[in-house]
Amino acid sequence: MPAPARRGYHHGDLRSALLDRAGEVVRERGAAALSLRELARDLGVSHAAPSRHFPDRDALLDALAVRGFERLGAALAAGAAPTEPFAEPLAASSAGSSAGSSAGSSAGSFAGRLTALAEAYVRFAADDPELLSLMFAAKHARGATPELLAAVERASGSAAALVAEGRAAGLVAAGAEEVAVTALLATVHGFASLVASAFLPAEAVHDVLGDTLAVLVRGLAAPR
Amino acid sequence: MPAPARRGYHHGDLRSALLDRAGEVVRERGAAALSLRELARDLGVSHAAPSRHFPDRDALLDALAVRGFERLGAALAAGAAPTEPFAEPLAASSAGSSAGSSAGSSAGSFAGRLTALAEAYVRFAADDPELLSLMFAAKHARGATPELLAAVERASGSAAALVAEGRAAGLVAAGAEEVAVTALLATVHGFASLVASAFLPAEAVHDVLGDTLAVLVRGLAAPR
DNA sequence: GCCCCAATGTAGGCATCGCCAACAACGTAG
DNA sequence: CTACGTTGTTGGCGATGCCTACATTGGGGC
Repeated sequence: MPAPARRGYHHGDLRSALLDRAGEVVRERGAAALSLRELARDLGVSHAAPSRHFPDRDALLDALAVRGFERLGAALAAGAAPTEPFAEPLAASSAGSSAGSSAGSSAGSFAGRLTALAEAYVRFAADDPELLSLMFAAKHARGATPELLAAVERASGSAAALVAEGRAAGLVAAGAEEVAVTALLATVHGFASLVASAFLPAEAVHDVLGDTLAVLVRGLAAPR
Repeated sequence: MPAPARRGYHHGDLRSALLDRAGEVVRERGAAALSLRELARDLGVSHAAPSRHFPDRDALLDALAVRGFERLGAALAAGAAPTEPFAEPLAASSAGSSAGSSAGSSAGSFAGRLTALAEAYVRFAADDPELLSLMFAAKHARGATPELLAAVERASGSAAALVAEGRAAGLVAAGAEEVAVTALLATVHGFASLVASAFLPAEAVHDVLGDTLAVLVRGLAAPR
């Protein structure tokens, strides 16, 4: 059991401290700017200490991506939750002035919850764009660690569960569940990715995203 | 006018050679693995020669991204082309309405051409995932070069032009053009991005993408 | 209760990298 | 033909990632 305090020789919980600090650096300056030695300096340990917890730089980055998918999964789950809105405890910095969600989709409806999930995704991307880049780095195509895949699976679980509910309520055509999940996830991820790379201004997303999802939801009941 | 051949002291066209070789490296091993010195070695020039053409590593990467958007733009334009694969040599204009070819509704319907454009995008992503990652790196959020922005604008031109045609044909609701372009681009980019990171297998894309676009196209005529 | 050992952190070295400054070859404008 | 801007070369500096040996710690087996 790791003790949080730093005593003498041993750090206490270096692994977590490394991930925490690395997360800050990635968010502020991007994954390319992350240096293990600088990390060690920041934490007051020797330059080789990180290697006791991560075999190499890439392993640390992978662990950071896993953490990212866990946070994203939590954010999506919170967004898709049917219950009443609390002021969200994390990821503040909302752009604010975006007008209230207008037509139709009340917070508890299928479309409403889907929209909330989507907006949580976009907020995540706007809040930590470099992390999203890292999470969806193309290098995963050349071999992703099992933990990563598991985290991705868990993160997409909220969307799958929501669609399953929609299916039960007759809002998603039978047999189209899997297609629906993929279509929705891809679409929402597209908006988030464009926001992260800043080609799509975060303020411009709200309306288009809502309209797009509304159209998709209508189509889910009667594909083809 | 640069001569292609390598003679004695001067290389001939080192800038292009650097970009070409860098493109290969990025495609094979990712942007993170790109080394200026290795590049120079590969091309048989000294390790400082690249600095004569790119002030630093990031500048080379940026130029590579610009090239990527140019290739993507060409691929999208080819995909969205009405019928025959050969329409016009080049000369993509920025704002020009360029009615040009007939208001033809030939073999390619609006939805068909849109789908072809989307599949060209996904093919691009599957063919060079690391390049797509580089093109949409989050670092652009911290400052994108004007050339990059221009290249992005040009690349998205095909989609905008296609939607404009759809508007003229009454398939896109009046006033919804801009929203339609954003929605379509985001959706298609989402699929492409997931394919590039390999979270969505390229073989699985075709059907879902087609269905998704069909639903969206139906919604374009009557949003909300 | 003690000691051994796996876990964790340290110290130093090596090859490589990006960037900089000084110098050299080239070729063209005048 | 010469002066000069462009392009490529050489050498050096500080920093990085990773490797190997060494040091300290604390807990588990006896």
